[in-house]
Amino acid sequence: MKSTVNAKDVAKLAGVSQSSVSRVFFDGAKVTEKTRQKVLAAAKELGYRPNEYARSLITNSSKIIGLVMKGVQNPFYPQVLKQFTTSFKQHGYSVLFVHTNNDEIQSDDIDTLLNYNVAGVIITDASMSMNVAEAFQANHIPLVFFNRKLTSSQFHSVCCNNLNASRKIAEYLADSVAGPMVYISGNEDTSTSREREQGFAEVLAHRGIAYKKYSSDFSYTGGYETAQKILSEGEIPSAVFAANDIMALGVMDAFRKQGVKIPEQVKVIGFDNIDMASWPAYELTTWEQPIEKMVDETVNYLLGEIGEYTGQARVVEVEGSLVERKTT
Amino acid sequence: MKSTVNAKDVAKLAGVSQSSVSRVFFDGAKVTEKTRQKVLAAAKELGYRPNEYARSLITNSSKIIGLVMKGVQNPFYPQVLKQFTTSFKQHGYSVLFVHTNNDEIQSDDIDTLLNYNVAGVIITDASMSMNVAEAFQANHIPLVFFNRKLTSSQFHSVCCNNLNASRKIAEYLADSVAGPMVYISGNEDTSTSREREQGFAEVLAHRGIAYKKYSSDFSYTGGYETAQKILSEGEIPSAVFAANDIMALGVMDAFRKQGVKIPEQVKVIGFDNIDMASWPAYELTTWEQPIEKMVDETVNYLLGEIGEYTGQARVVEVEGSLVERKTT
DNA sequence: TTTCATTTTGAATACGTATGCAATAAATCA
DNA sequence: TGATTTATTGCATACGTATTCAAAATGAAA
Repeated sequence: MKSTVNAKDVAKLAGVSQSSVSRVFFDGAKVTEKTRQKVLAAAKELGYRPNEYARSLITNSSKIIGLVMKGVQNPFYPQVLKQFTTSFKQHGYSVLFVHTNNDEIQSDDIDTLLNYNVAGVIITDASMSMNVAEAFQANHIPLVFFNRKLTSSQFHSVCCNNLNASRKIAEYLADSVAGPMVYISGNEDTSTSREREQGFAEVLAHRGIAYKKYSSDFSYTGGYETAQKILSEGEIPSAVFAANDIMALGVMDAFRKQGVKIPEQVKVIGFDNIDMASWPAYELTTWEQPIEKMVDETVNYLLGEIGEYTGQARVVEVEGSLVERKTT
Repeated sequence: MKSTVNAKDVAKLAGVSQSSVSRVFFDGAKVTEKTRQKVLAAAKELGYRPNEYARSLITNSSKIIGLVMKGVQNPFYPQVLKQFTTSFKQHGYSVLFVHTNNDEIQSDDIDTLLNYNVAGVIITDASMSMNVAEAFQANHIPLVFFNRKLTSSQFHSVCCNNLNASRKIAEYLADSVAGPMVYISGNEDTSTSREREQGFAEVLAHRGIAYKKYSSDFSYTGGYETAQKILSEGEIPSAVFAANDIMALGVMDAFRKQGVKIPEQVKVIGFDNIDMASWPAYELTTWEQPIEKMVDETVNYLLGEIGEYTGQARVVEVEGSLVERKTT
């Protein structure tokens, strides 16, 4: 009936002290090989496993990473989730998943993360008010904004080099097309959307090419409806740059439904390189975000800060690359 | 510097005992309204929050649900993840996300869940050996197989009524088409794939319609390649039933690429009703899995067992419905 | 062997909370 | 008011582990 076997039980069976049992299961403690074997044998016989809560209580630290996510509809993020989970597992950390419905992370979500004294926090997609982020800083909990850059430089963030990417995209399009273009933004309050427009706009201005901007929301439906709106306004642009792939797919479907040929009449380019971009139905030209590199950067930073908290924040920008397919 | 303010600090400031502080923050304990106010005021002033680890240690229970998932590529699952997270949040539980790479959940994943003494476990997609599941039973941790039914009746499972669904699908197809059909299975070791074939086969046999089965793997690429194979074998079936939507989309793309008209030459039907099924590029007829109902059933069962462990397992099957679109 | 330095072990304590039990305060009733 | 019941509070303890410090054991040197 007593299913919880503890270190003392193991110690008794192994004929050692509870301290020794603790040392065997705590990395970095010194134990004789002989006692280690005795303890391991006893532990195996009793089915002992260290209680993570007692551990966290005494060490005042945890092996949990809080991962805050919003847009699970965008296949980019499940991919990110998967990578983070596997990467952290290799380092002995588990992932507490927090889903935010609203644009801003809820304060009770923050409470949850603080209550569990998470070792680190990753915020993807959801924006976050300053004072909330400061709650983590006050508790010396390292925090990374993933794929989001803040205006304030006091927070660490890891993202793709959006400016450079969108410049390259603009050059690429401008090299093969002359007429006016369209940029479809995601949610306007995100750095990704703003930066992708900025680089795009810079190059087009320099080249003397006009572009029109439509506001959307990073969703398929958003892209679809925006494309309908574009068509309803009469002239077909020479190229459309959507701030992410999932919108680009919506754009393509809307264009095709109206008989607009891609890429003959209009070129379409996205951002992310999600799995679907390579599907035969789309063959979307896009910018590949190097998820692995971004995840590695994030994990390394967090592990570093967990080891020794410095609180120093930096904006890490990882380079991606253009993936050319059939829509340009 | 001392960021950890504990119940004793609050007690001192409020002029009460630590016990009273504990009682204020523990649901179901009795405290005078007066002391409650004093404590809450002091707690707010100091920024106190109960330490979840000390709590779990003393109560020998946790507010964490382990969610084991594999196929994040299939958009059905991120949706499920989202629903579970929001639903559990409402009940005060957090979700520990575990991603399995292999078909079978790893033993160190189990260890993780046991170390954290999770209140309950949900297994989606990943299959699981018996002895592993028994580890949870031995610790009186309620377990639900979500969208997977086991041969053994000793485990609780919640899924869509696949048999009934696939029968309806077969009848629906048989009503409008005569020729031989095709069933594309997912991974053969899953109950979902087997049951969906079974119901389909039953009805077709009864109606005297032939069908051929192709083995695939629940992925887009799997569906795509299977369709190519079907075409390479010469005759185009009158209808294709794919065991999930994502495969069906692959099938459609492969057919279209070869100029095969849907639904004129071949009807295609999927299973899940993922977002993409309604995209204009596909307009896929499919069977809707009632995710909300399935999630509710799972959550209710788990909460019940967490409240009072009975260990009784049942197979809960939820009815879905046919969503008719343009591919049939 | 003896001495000393070094490594390993055990005893005791602390982490922050919930809870049984006794004591106290409040409330009810006569 | 005083007696008796009831509700609330405080004290002390326990949960299972990591870790300090002293004691013991081991190893090296003489």
